[in-house]
Amino acid sequence: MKIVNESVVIDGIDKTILNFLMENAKKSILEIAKNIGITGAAVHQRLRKLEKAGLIEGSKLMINPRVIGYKTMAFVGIYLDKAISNPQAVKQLSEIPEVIECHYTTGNWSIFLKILCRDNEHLMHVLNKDIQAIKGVSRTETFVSLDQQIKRQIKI
Amino acid sequence: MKIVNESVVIDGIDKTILNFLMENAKKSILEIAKNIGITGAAVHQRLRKLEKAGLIEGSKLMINPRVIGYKTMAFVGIYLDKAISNPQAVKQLSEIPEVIECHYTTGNWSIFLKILCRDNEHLMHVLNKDIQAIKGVSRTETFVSLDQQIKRQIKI
DNA sequence: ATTGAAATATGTTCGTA
DNA sequence: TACGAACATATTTCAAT
Repeated sequence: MKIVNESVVIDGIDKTILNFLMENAKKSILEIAKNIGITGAAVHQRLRKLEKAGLIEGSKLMINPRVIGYKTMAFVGIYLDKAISNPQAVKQLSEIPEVIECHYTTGNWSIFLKILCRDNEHLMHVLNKDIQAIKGVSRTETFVSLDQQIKRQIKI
Repeated sequence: MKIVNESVVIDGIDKTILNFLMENAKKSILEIAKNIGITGAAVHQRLRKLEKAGLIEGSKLMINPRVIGYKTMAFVGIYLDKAISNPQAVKQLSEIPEVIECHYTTGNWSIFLKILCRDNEHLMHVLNKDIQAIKGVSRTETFVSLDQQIKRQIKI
């Protein structure tokens, strides 16, 4: 079975390669190759094709933020004044290191954030000092993630 | 300056190494070593220490879901019946591949999801068929991410 | 697209400082 | 911790099919 999208053709072998590497980017090409039953050179060539197609965005070392003291994850919905341009606010939000995701969303909020703080006190500071300081931010609504039970990429 | 947390001591060199690899997990140890001004063996040794400390969770190949046709990201707040156990619902949510994050949150919602779908039709199906089918889910509130402007890990 | 083999680059270990 | 050298693996290229 093949999936065709935006001129990218992915077959089952490509999927297997990607799923292995999405789980562990350091898994060796040779190991993957052995598992599939083709040579390392073939896996390598397929990876180059997939990279060229823009399917692969890169690879990231994942760290556990808790171990360096970041224990409070929160989501923040932001009400933005109509007069204020969205890009302007986003530019300032990107300068707050605690902001790890920023979305332009449908619904009541204009902007929706995921932020990561050390503790509740730190969270309060980011909300009241850093985010409220941004021009156009009229009000925010915050909820804290007490526990994250699922964290994964889409299975391809 | 040193940060001490949970018996993990991280100095500036460790931070530099980690920040490089968080950006690109495939960056070679030697390149990082050259940049810092120490040998590859020293970088290697520090990485082993950090791994042992549980700071490193692994490395993941990041793919662009849009290229394989996943273009609609949405957030879903779920109201759960008091009678229903949270873990039971989470177990069933984990069987829906479109659910890429699941949080137990403060506020009105019991559970908060990030889901990734191909399009609005697919999203509707996941909401009405898959999520509503879960026992204890009384109501959901959904908002769609029209554009994600920030996506990063915490800078350490 | 795939192979096998060669060439290059990288990761890993270890004795020493 | 860090070094350098030796060793072990992995990646990358390429001509041939």
